[in-house]
Amino acid sequence: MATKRRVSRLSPERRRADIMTAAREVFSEKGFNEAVMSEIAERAGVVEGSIYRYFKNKRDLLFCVSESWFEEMISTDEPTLAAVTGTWNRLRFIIHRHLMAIKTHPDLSRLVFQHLRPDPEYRKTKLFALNKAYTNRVVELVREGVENGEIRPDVSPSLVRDMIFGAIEHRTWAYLRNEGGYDPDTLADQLTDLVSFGLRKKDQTDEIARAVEMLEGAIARLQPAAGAS
Amino acid sequence: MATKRRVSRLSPERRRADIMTAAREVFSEKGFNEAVMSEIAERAGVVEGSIYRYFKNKRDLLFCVSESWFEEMISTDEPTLAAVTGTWNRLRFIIHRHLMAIKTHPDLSRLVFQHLRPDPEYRKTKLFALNKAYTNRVVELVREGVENGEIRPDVSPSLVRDMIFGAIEHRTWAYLRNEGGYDPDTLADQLTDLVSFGLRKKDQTDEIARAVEMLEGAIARLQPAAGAS
Amino acid sequence: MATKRRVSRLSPERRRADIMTAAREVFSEKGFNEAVMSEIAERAGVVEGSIYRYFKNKRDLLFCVSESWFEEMISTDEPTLAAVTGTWNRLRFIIHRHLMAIKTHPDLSRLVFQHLRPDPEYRKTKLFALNKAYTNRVVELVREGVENGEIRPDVSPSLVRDMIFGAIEHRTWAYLRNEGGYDPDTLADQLTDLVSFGLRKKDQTDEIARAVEMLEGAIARLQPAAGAS
Amino acid sequence: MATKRRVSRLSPERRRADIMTAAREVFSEKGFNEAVMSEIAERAGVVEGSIYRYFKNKRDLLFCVSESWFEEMISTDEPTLAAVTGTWNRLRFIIHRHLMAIKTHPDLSRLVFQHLRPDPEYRKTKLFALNKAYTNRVVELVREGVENGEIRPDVSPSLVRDMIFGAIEHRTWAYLRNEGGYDPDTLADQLTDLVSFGLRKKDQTDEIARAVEMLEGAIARLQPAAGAS
DNA sequence: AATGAATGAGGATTCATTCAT
DNA sequence: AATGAATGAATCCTCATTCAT
Repeated sequence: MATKRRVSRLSPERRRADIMTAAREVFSEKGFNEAVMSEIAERAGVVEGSIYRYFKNKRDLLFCVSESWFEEMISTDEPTLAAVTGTWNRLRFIIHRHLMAIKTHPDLSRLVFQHLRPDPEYRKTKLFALNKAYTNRVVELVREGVENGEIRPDVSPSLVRDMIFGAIEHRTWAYLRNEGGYDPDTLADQLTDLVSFGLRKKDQTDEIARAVEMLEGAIARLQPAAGAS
Repeated sequence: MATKRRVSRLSPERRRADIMTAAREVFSEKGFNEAVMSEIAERAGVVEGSIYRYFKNKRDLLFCVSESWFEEMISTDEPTLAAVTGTWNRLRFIIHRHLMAIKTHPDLSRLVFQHLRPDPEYRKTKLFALNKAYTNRVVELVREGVENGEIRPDVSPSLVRDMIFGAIEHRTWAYLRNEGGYDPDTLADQLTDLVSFGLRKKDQTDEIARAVEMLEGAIARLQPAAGAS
Repeated sequence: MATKRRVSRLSPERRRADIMTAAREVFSEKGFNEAVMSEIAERAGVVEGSIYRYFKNKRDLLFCVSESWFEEMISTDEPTLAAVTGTWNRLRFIIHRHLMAIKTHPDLSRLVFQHLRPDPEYRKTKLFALNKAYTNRVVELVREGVENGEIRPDVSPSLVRDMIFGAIEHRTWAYLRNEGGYDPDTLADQLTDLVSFGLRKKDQTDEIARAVEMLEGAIARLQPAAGAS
Repeated sequence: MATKRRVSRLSPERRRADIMTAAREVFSEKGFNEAVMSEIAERAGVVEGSIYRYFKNKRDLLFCVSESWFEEMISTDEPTLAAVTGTWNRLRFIIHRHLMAIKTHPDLSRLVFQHLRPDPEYRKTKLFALNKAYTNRVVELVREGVENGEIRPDVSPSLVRDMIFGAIEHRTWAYLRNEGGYDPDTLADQLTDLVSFGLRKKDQTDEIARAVEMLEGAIARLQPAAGAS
């Protein structure tokens, strides 16, 4: 009627990005089931129906949001990881980054663990591929370690991967339920140590090796600061 | 009207058990959200309302079902575990049993992982306590191993626990999504080995020599930066 | 089994009284719909089924509770009212008592107004009879007042009754919704005065003269219309 | 499946009006608790869910229905009331209209008395405001009467209001329970008389005044008919 | 491309009342 | 007389998705 129709026509990319930003917020705040499409639409400044032009459905939207988060993480990590040398340093770095990612985005982490990964179609999704790329850094690390003789050749690289990410996930569940925190630095050290040396008590040589290992870690942590000066 | 009121009066214990059995079936087959109370009631041979005399609500019912499953597992394991001697044997036994439990009851496992553990109230539930008892066997094992000198004293027992159950869980997600199986025997062996020996190659004299060299170089490089501050 | 069944066997009268006391509490606290039989049973120290030995159903229970309240009120008022002399004093007394009753038992009052009086069967209930007796004191008072010449003979006693109790009820709705109080003394005075003297200013000779003039004019204007029909 | 999705898109105003019309019918026929949303939806030619786009919930719907009824009454009365002159005529008019409203819409009246007015939130509702406007006409009338000397200045206008509407309500409860009728004309006369003159027997002047008053009423009732010819 | 009204399936839960024990 | 387990009907509301405009 007399009411003017204010149709803001943004570029599709921008529109899509707005929706994803809004969705990430709402999913993070409310969780998947409690998040409602109309609120996402409202925050994105679009109408409910418009979301369906860009995303197949609510689940698809969640997948896309999570994918973009993974892509962010991977692209952030990549350059830094490239600068870290030494098998054990790199391993600790990956562990530390993952602990940080969960600490910074517990809500998104929980969404992935609870709603995406259990999805029967999960394996066919892009998120699965991204996650694979993300976790495969450990697999490759192990392979390289085997090649250069630092890692014994009879371990399953994928089992190492599952062990590391499984341990982290298990360890952080309390935090994901908002029940207390954890210190990524300490935990990364402990976990790296445990994975690399195992439980068994060993002879002297190993003790020395471990001491060296700790020194290496300390230096690695100092290097960026020193380089920045 | 013409409907006869057939009131069968069973012992409360029996009635409760019937409902739980039916619920376990339906939850396993359908998952939590898709399970409907009326079907559980029907299979249990009761009327919907009767379920609510024994269980507060659907979620409570799921918790109770899961608890009884855990109790079963714990009471089944206990005598056998008591008969297994040797730290590493016992560790392998626990790992193997857990792998078997998931393999035998993937649906219940998924329910716990997906619906119960993420519950904000989880920590206050009996299921949490049971799960703690269940996983604590690893913690105790580590402590004993430390005491008798088989395990090095500087590992965090709870981190070992998280590592083991995390690794198992991560490893079995594909199976939980019905995407292929795994061999509990092999996997238990691999995991026990990995946890106990770690990744490192045993003889590392050369490695150490090289590492020491690197450290010396690194320290030399750091000294100017430290001096500049 | 080994559990001893503690069946306390009280006199039926006592049992009935306990239930009514509990019911009055629960109804008062929760209102009719929100009151649940199991809570009444619990507070009365009986089992749900037992209530139905003494009362036909929930509604019947509410009626009985209300009846006993009315009986209390009537028997409390009676002796005092007998001691009050003079039509206007007695009228004021009745009004004041009713205002006090509502002030003391707003919850019971609301139950009667909201759930009992609108009942299609209300007129057949004992509560109706009691209420009639309760309010009829006004009717009788008016009749007596007419007889002794204090009240003009052309008023409908029942209309006076409805006016008084209606006015009180209307006036107290805010209080019944827990929205503020009222002062029974002042209000009783005002109401008695208003009912007895009405709205009109006393000396109206001039008014009458003016009215008569208007009437003459009106009739003059009407005559043509009447003639036209 | 094979069900065709027939989407009829009406103007929101029309749709809302349809729902309210249907709701008024169903609420009137069944009462609040017995009215079911699905029947309202069906009669309105919409789907249940659609009702919730226009009304927050069942209670809100009832409030809106009642509000529209009040608005109708007020807007119907207004022009006629403006045409009626003289304090006592106007008073009788208001009383008469209210008696007629209840007589015409006993079911809606009962809904208001039983479900809306007792609502703890009632005072915050639009219905309360409307009702206040509706009944305030009496308050204003009294104030005007005091100003022009027809009404004694020491009465509480709001008490007069409560007395009138309370009396009407009390008087009509039997009818609201479907137990017999009443004659609005007679009752309006009686009530006006009682309110204006009170109970007390007075001297001759008042008798004359009353006779004049009755004549005025008779003429007032004749005027519309005469004017319409 | 955008709108946003309409769809419509879907299910947990409550609780007064009964009646076998 | 007392118990209390069993009954089972009954319904409001949500919200992802569609599609006419």
